[in-house]
Amino acid sequence: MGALRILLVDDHPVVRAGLRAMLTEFDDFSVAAEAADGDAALRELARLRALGERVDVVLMDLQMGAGMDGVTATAAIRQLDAPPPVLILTTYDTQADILAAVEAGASGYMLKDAPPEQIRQAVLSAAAGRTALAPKVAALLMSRISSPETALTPREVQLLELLATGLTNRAIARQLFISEATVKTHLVHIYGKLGVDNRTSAIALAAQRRIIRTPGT
Amino acid sequence: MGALRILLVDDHPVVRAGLRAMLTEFDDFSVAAEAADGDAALRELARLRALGERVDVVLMDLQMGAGMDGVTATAAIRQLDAPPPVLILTTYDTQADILAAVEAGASGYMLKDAPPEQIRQAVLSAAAGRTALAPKVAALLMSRISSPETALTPREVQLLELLATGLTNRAIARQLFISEATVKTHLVHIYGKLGVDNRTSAIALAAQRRIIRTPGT
DNA sequence: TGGTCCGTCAACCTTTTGATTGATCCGCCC
DNA sequence: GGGCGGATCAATCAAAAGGTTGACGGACCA
Repeated sequence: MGALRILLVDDHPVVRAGLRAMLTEFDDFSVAAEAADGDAALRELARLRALGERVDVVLMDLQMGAGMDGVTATAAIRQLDAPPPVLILTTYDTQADILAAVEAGASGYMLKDAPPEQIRQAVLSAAAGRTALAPKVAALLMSRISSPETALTPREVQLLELLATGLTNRAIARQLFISEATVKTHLVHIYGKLGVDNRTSAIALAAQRRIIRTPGT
Repeated sequence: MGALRILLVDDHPVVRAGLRAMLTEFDDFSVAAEAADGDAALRELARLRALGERVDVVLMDLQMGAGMDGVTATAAIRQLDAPPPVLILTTYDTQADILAAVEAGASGYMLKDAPPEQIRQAVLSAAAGRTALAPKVAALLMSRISSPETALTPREVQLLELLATGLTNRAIARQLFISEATVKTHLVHIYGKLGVDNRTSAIALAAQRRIIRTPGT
């Protein structure tokens, strides 16, 4: 088979250039196209398909300055017919990011501080239909299944994230299209699992344990 | 003069590869060395100098996963004899980051989402002894000096830090040996200065602006 | 098919927080 | 020595958050 065709999605030109250089150093990869955000990625994918060009793997960042974020884009790509595997390549290894990506249908999760060889291997794995997880990420997922009683559910993590942005219960309820009562119920569960009794402590602890990413970091 | 000799400092191999590719695309730059953190940068600089090799500009990231951070490294470099200009190239444009970098002696501050041409120009400016600021950064510095009234007092920052650990007003009062009423008064002032109306938003914003350091990082 | 977990919602009550107003004391600067 | 800003405290009221109990439907699994 020929070189694997990659779609690069990252809002930083520097990072795209780096990935391009890193992947095309050998002959087993070629960059089919680049995109600066999720919308552009979907457009590029449609364009390439219209031209009959193959895309074997999408390399996707999660944080995009503007436009559609990586999780939304990943979910959208997975809705397509015969979708290419999406390999997440991002800076953060928090539960919230990882869970959201996996839930959206990502077939791998790598960190940007990984050595080039590891990234290349991950791309190969993804293209072959296997999953590719950074060691840190794998460890985190393992620890979750081994101690499910203290683990937060995806929904709870999602609430925690909104909590950390400073929203009130009512605002969270509106944002998630649920009632304020439900928000309170979730919070009580979260407090119980984290061993705290108010929202600020919950955020502090969640940031410490890398469950959520605090704004700005 | 020959090609400008650059020292790249960034903890992400991907980003280093990108900068290398982006800068050496034309013949006016060459990469003298790379380093993954501040300590390594200082070592590389010493090594190059011992070899009699020139370094015209240091391209420095601020956030390093491990090792010496960019601000500390910048300050250390500026302590050397005839130090090379240090151009900061980072992801975040928060007040605290920028002020710290400028204070440490950086001669420029660019953002990673800048187009390649802008980054190349900034490196040229830095090498020529001029300062190079991203438009966003320049605007922020201007707004900062024009509105000093929004600055928090040391006492208020102290409260904010306790707030971020999840303490209640009563607990903060006990910790600081003041009454709960006083705590509330301080909080009202803090909310007013930050433009928020509850404690979680205050923490979120303070973390964003790097006024306080969030636990765990 | 029965159990368990998750996510949803409601009612009720207590505690905490936020908003407002007003006050005293102290150090600093012109 | 008068003005100013920072830090302290108080009282009151309204709003938000937290605690408790109970309930229902769906998904998943043994």
